[in-house]
Order: sequence, then C-alpha cells, then structure tokens
Amino acid sequence: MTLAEVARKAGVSSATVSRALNAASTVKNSTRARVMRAAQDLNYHPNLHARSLARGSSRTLGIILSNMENPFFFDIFKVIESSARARGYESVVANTGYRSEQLVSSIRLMIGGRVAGIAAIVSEMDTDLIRTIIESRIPCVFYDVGTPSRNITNVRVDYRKGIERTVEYLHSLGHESIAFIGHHSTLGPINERRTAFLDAVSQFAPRAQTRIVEGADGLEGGREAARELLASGFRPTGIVCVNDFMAVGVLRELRAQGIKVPEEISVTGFDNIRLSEFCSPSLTTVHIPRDIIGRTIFESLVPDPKKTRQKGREIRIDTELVLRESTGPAPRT
Amino acid sequence: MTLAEVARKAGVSSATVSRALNAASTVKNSTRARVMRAAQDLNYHPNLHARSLARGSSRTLGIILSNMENPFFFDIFKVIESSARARGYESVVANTGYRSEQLVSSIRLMIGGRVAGIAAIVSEMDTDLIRTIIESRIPCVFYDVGTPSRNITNVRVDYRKGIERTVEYLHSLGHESIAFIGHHSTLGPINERRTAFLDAVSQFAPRAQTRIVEGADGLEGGREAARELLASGFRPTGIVCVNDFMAVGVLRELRAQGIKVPEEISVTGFDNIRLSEFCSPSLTTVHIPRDIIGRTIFESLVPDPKKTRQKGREIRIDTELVLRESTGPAPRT
DNA sequence: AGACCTACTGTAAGCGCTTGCAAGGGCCAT
DNA sequence: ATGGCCCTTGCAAGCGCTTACAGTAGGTCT
Repeated sequence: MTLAEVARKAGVSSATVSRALNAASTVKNSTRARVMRAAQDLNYHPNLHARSLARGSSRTLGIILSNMENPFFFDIFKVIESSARARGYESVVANTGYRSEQLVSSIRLMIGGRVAGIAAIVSEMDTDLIRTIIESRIPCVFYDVGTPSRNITNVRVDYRKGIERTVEYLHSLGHESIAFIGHHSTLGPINERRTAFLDAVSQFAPRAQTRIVEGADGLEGGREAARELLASGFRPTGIVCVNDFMAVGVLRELRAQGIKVPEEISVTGFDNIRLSEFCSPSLTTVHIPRDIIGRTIFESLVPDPKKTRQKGREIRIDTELVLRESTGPAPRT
Repeated sequence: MTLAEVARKAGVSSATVSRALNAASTVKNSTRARVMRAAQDLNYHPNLHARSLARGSSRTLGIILSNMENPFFFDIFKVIESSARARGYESVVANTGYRSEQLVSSIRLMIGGRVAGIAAIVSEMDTDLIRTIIESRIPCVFYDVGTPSRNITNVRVDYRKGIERTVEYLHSLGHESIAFIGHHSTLGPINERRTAFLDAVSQFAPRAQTRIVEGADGLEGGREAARELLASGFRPTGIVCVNDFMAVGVLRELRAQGIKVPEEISVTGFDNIRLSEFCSPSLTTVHIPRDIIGRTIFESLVPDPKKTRQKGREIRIDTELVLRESTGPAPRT
C-alpha cells in the first residue's frame, strides 16, 4: 500500500495525497476528503522510513537508561516522554542494563535513526562514545557523566551533599558503625556516591567504623548485599544504600533475619522513589526531583523557539533529605 | 555523511561500501578494510531509514504495554526484548497508560515503521483497531484480548481459575466479608477479573458479603482505593486485589490506619511480581509466569525457521496460587 | 477584453541505501 | 592461445515519500 495507490484510487497525483495527509499545504477541501476516504478504504499507513528519509529531519528523541526497572530511571523517562509528546515529538527508549555494549548499540541505533536529540541517563558512559556523539552533532544530554561541549549539556545531581546530610544525620543519632551498600558500577555517579560516603564519614563521623558491599541494582541485589554484609561479621547500626530500590531489598533481608528497623539497624536510601513511601518501614532517603530533571533534559534537547537556546552547559540539581521511619537512634551497646 | 562520501574516501563505489558494511556479500578483504577505515574516519553512521526503505523489510518488533510502571508488564517486556535481541531483532516499545488514543497512535507508529511483528500487551484494545491490524498483515500477538485470526495469535491467562482459588482459599480461612479492588479499565481482562471474582464468591462463598472499589493501576491507586473502601463503612476481613502492584498500595493504607495484616484483614494480589515478596507482609498472590508469556509471544511473532509456524491460534497460560504472609484466618467477630 | 493574481494540482528530482545485472580481470583447462 | 569460470566491483534502478517548481483554471481589476 503506497501513496501512489491511494493517489490512483482518489484520482489525483501522489503529491496531492502527500499534501492532504500532512495537512500542511493547500489542498481543496473536497480533494482532501476524497484522499482521506481513499486512504481509509485502502487501510493506508504511510511508510515512516520513507517519510523521514524524504524529510531529512525527524521529530524523535532517543532516551537511553541504565535500568528502566528502577523507578528512578523510569520516572525520568516518563517526564521526558510526556514533555516530548506534548511538543509533538515521539520518543524511542533503550534500556542498557548497565552493559556497555548495549549502550554502544543503542547510541548507534539512535544516530542511525537520525533522532533530534539523545538523552543518556546512564552511568556506563565511555569517552570514545562521547566523542562519537559529539561528532554526530546531535544534541545530547548526559545525566551525571561527561563534560559539556558544543552539542552536549550535562545535568548533575549533587550527590555528595545528599550523602553528607545522610551521614551527618545518622551520626547525630549516635551511629558509629555504618555500612554502605552500592551497586556494581565502577563508573560515574555510583562511584562518586561511594567516595562521597567515605569522605562524609571521615568528615562527620570520623570515629565510625565502615564497610562497603556491592550488589546488582535491584531488589534482589539489595537483599543479597545485605545478606553478604551481615554474614561478613561486621554489624552496623546504620546502612546507607546507594538508592531506594536496593534499600527495599535490604529491608527485606533484615526482616528475614529478624532484625528490627530502625530499632536495631537504621537504613537509608537515595532517590525518593514512590516505593520508598510504600515499603515498611517507609524509607528515610534523599529526594532527587525527577520531574525537574526530566523537564530540564527535554528543554535542553528541544529548545523552546521563544527562548534563546543555551548550549553546552552544565545544570546542577539539588537534593533534600527526607526523614521517614527507617531511621532512628542507634541502639545502646 | 553518506555512503557516497565513504565510497569516495575509500576509492570505491557506494555499492561496495554497502556490501562491505553489511558483511553479507563478497568483498575482497583488503577492500573491506579500506572501507571500514574510511567509515570510521568519517564517523559514518548508516541512515537506518534509508536502509529499511531500501530493504523493504525490518527486523524490529513493536511492543505495546498498558503500564510499564507496573512490573508485571515490564517483566514481559524484558523477556520479549531479550529474546528478540538474541535472534537479532531490535524492539521498540510504547507505553499507553491505558489510554486508547495512545494505543491508536502507537499502533500507527508501528505499522508505519513496518515492524516485523507487534506484541500488544494491553487491555484497552478496541475492535476497529484490531481490524486495522489484521488488514496490515503484520503478525501480532494480543495478550488477553481479541480473537485469533490469520495473522493474530492470542495469549490468555486463566484468571478465572486464579481468582477462584483465591476466593476459595479465603473462604476456607473463614472470611465472609470480602472486597475486590480493581482498576479503572472497563475492558478486557480486568473486567473479567471482577466478574470472575463475583462468580467465584457466589460459587465458593455464597454467604459472603462483597464490595467492589476501583482505583488507578499503581501504588497510589491501590492506596486510594483502600482508603475509599474503608471510608465506605464496609469492613471486609479479606481484600482481593486485581494485581500485586495495587495490593502493595493497599497494604500501605492499612498500615497507615493501624490495621494489622493478616490478623485483622487478609490481602491478596495477582501476578506474583518480585515486589510481592519484598513488601511487608509479603503478599499471597497468584503467580503468572511472565517468562513463559514473553517467550511464547516472541515465538509466535518470529517463528523459528526450523519449526513449522503456527498461526492464528490461542495459547492458554496457567496460574498458581502462592501463599505468603498477607493472608490468615479471619478474625473472630 | 486582457493582464494578473490566487488557489490548486501535477511533474519530477531527490533523500541514502540495497541489490540484480553486467563488466573486468585473473586463472585454469583444453 | 583461447574459451570458460570465478571473484570483485561498478552501474543504475528502485524503495515510498516530500517538495521546489511549473502549470492550469477561474476570478478580479482596469
């Protein structure tokens, strides 16, 4: 089913059909109706590949995420996607699962699809890839990795401060033995969170004992990390988790082992995903405003024609400690 | 950056470049190397639109989901996606949020993109749309809606039996006042779940009082529905939820109101998502094997060349009741 | 009445890639 | 030598759509 067939059926040229369908140009009403009718009758669906090829430009955004299963990423995705739709853009999304080959192939796919912009909310970015993107001239936003450049904007969250607040808070509750549960991702922000943790401890709780354990990003990963931590013999009174998603897994393991939270161990998360209010006990965590991040990303990718475009800049996002039920005074020893 | 430029730089024709890049056809090794080199140097990325247009066929699968935020859908997506990748297929995914306009535009997009197959895991399907898909000749799988046809396969889960088991089980625990929390989706399986609930009650617990409440699919929706239910004055001893995701929200509200689960109220879910083991108390639920569903869907869409293709059939998936902590004997009145 | 403008519609040249067909060159067998 | 064959490579025709440009018809203005 092609334009030409619709044209034949409607008794016009294919150019007219194209114009009628795109509503853009001048077509007599009666003609348009005839064309629409024919298209409908023939169950015609324009070939989008041919269209983008002919148009040469696309209104599609590429969104790449490390782990869509983690609501933190998903929330950002949702905001970008709906902002995009509201402005008439499609979005295509890729989930890398923290695998760098996946990232490479997703980027390839997006560049090959000549998307109008790329949002890379991933922590597994490598420098070669960044070069590729820069050279592609496609507007791109990185979340938490990379450096600004001609077509690249960076959005960064102030993790360090968030972790500092958390550690400071735990210390103020008397915790002197604190573990950090991170996830397997040696690059970027995660690593930053771990270092930030260590720095924060030495700054705010210099006498505290620490231990670091890692697991896969997810409920199960958090649970396993907690199991490993407790099996190691180290007995913390506070556990700082790299994110809420893992923290929920941690809570589960503690419950399984009959450890009361927060009476025996306090647990904190990071991100403030919805689930952190819904788990039991609800999580003390650090809020990251995904809505702001999502909108910011979209706006840097698709500049509002009314405003002047700001390119190649870095945007910082602030966080905020949210106190809930999972933290309390350290138990007396 | 086009094929022609790479060709010029490598001193060959564009046909040769194409062949070299697609590895398929016969190209002398030295030539291939030269071409690869040129492509790399120029940071060349083939225009995928042009490619699909020229090829006329695509190795892309379209996956449409009602609510990717609900891990049930996401799990299915993951399985389809990874099966697809393993067989060299890309996938594009669309999230409809139960909105039917969204479904329509997603389907349009996929047909326009000439995908190799469509997986529609949605409950908001309408008959017009189904006709469109049938006429498009694109292989398609519906989950839980529609009827088999030339290019359409149906995958169905035996909800009815699952709900029956649930109600029967609650009844055996002495529950005589049972509420059902569904979500706003008057079509398809959800409605089936509700009717199944009522039928099951009249069959297995004919003397039981019932009440039905609905909310949006999600943690918050579950919580609100529970709030509404409790505010209504009806005081159930058992709450059957349409799915686990909402059930977690229900648990949260009960906890907020100081109602003990399962001592005062038993709660059941449906789907057996990961989270149902991680919440507190863990959920009694009905397991739906998402991995089997995902693989089945993929295989119906992309038939294994070694096996004979089965078209237009209906596949039934069985469920299983999983007992956990959220259910117990009805309290004595 | 003729010039001119407006409103539509058609013609045809691509967009960047794939691929059937044919051509060129080297090699072997006769 | 010469014909035949295989291996490589180039030529050129599309794939289905958009769009600049040109053409036609009807109406308006002077």
